[in-house]
Amino acid sequence: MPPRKRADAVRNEQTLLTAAAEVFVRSGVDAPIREIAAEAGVGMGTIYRHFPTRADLVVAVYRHQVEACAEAGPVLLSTSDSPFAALRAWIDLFVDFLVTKHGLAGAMQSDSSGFQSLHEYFLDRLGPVCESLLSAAVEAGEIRDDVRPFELMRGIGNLCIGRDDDPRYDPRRLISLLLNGLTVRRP
Amino acid sequence: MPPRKRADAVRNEQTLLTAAAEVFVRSGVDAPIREIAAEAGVGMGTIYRHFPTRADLVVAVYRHQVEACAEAGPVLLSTSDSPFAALRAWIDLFVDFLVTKHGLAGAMQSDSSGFQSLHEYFLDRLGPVCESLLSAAVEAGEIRDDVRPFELMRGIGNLCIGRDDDPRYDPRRLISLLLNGLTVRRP
DNA sequence: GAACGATACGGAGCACTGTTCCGCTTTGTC
DNA sequence: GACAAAGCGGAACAGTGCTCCGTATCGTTC
Repeated sequence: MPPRKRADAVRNEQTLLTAAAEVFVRSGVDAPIREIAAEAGVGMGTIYRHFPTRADLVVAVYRHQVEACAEAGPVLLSTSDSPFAALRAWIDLFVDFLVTKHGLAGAMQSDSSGFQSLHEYFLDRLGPVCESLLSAAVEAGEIRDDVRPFELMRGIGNLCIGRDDDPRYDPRRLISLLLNGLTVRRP
Repeated sequence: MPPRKRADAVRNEQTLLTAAAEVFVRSGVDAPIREIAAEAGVGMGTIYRHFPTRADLVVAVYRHQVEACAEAGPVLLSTSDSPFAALRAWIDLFVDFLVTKHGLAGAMQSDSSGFQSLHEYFLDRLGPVCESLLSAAVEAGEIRDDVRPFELMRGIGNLCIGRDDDPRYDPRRLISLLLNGLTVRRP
């Protein structure tokens, strides 16, 4: 078994998580590593040791909220009027999450900087939840059956990019329209 | 009136346009300025003098194609079966343009780097075209009347971000679904 | 509680990029 | 040919990601 972590290492990891959360709301998830290090009062080496890529740090900071979103899926499915209503509600939660964090949506798509693991984490955790909601809605005859969770989630993520730079752009409206487009005609 | 441009300046501008086009297909619109300067065999100062921001350069390089897209609007409107069909066809052209240029869609949204002017140019040139197509389709009772050209174009731009990094993601499919969502029910 | 190996830390340093600035060169004109 | 204006090149500066290694701290063992 792996050796127990040193006390200062555990302490630092907590400090870093707190500091990163603070900096993320202030400067977005693209904030310079140095800024996070300074906020936490540690060196950059420390950050990189605990979180090899920026995505790892982001994932750690937001893990709780992603978890909550994932767990809301089944609950919504059992409490909503219809599977499609549940899907709508769930996606609303998902969008809430994305737009609250400056630049998170953008970071998720980023092919260049090492955000790969962030992408994978979201997919692994939320993909199956989305899948079950989609299936249920298909089963109920509410939506077409050729939409994959991956493309839907990614599309929604894309639509949420850069929400706060122009008041004329409201991603929720477009997402709502996109969901309309998923429904089958003449019920 | 302003004095005539010097011959070498004109020459350089052409050289730069050619070189930039070359580099953009090779390395995307985010390619380092130095790379473009090297390709053109000029100094970086020269680039910045001719094109103060990267967006200016991108705009200049793609101006013809944007123009073509803009001019296609009215033509499609008069030759298609319906305004909505014209809208679909036009958006297809728009998407063609975006996905052919690596990273262009992403660059257009970028709030951080100075792509503001690119954004504005697109909007100024293509917005009215999109508007006329939308209006015609509304007039014909094909789509709802509460969709603004700006949000639609921007949403489509967003959906096109990062097309080529995952074969499972096909922006055209989602865009098609989004357009479905625009249509009015039970005709 | 002293000594010592393992673990973790800090931040200087390197690589890469955008952007500016200014001495030098080329151009067009008289 | 001379001269001012226009244009050019690239060194230099600033901001960022990421690595590396000498140093400090921790936990354990005696």
